[in-house]
Amino acid sequence: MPQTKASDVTADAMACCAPLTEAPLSEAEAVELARVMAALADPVRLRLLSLVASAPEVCSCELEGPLAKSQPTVSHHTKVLAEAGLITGERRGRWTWWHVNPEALVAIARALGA
Amino acid sequence: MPQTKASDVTADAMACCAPLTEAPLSEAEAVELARVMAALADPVRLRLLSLVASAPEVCSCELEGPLAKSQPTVSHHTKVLAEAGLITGERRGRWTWWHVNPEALVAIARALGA
DNA sequence: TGATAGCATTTACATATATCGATATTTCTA
DNA sequence: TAGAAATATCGATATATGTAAATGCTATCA
Repeated sequence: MPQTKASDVTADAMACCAPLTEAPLSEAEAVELARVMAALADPVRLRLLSLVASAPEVCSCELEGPLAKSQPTVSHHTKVLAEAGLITGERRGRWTWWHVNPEALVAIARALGA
Repeated sequence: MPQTKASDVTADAMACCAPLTEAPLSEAEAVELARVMAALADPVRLRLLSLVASAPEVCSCELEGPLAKSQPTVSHHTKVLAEAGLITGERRGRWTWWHVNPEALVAIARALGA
């Protein structure tokens, strides 16, 4: 399960780094931010994120169609986004419902100094 | 030379896409945004960008030291960032001076809906 | 309890990329 | 024009990653 706990969310660690435009990033800050950016550096994941973010919650089974990807591939991408702290999965019965994590998006924008 | 003209800057094409959180991204929008994100998905490039963004302008020769990378590697990364529209290179004499492109950072933040 | 549905994991493979040595190109200077 | 300096490009290699088939796991239902 990609049921990432809040303590695992890398976006939290990233939220503390100062904006890019104010001071050079440390090695550790850069590695952490790069990990989150890498989660966003794939067209399928961006579309997946936008599908989740545009609705209150989305089931995994509602993603395979629009994304035109296999079930294992969709599962892989949701896991990557969840580990980056961008979405959160909640299992209810046989379905996993996904929610966007708005704070993570704000943290990225802040890290970019924009 | 990575002297990218304004017409080549992918951030321009990206600036027109609606925020992630409002509507699902189209395939083309996702590909374009992913290309810019990929440029930010590397620790060395993030530190390079922060070095450039934290100063009015930075010479390539001032990057090898802080980044602890070889000259070809630094040249490669500046090219990637320039092609993504995040920085602009201006050649004056034997030196290339790099500037951040603030509009590109704002466009990313807007695309993320944050 | 057996069968089915939804999702996660493993495994394998093709592609992409970060890195650097060697070399080419451009520009300044003597 | 020759030589040096700064940067860009090429070639090679190791690593990372997107993708899906095969398989495992858990919850629901007859």
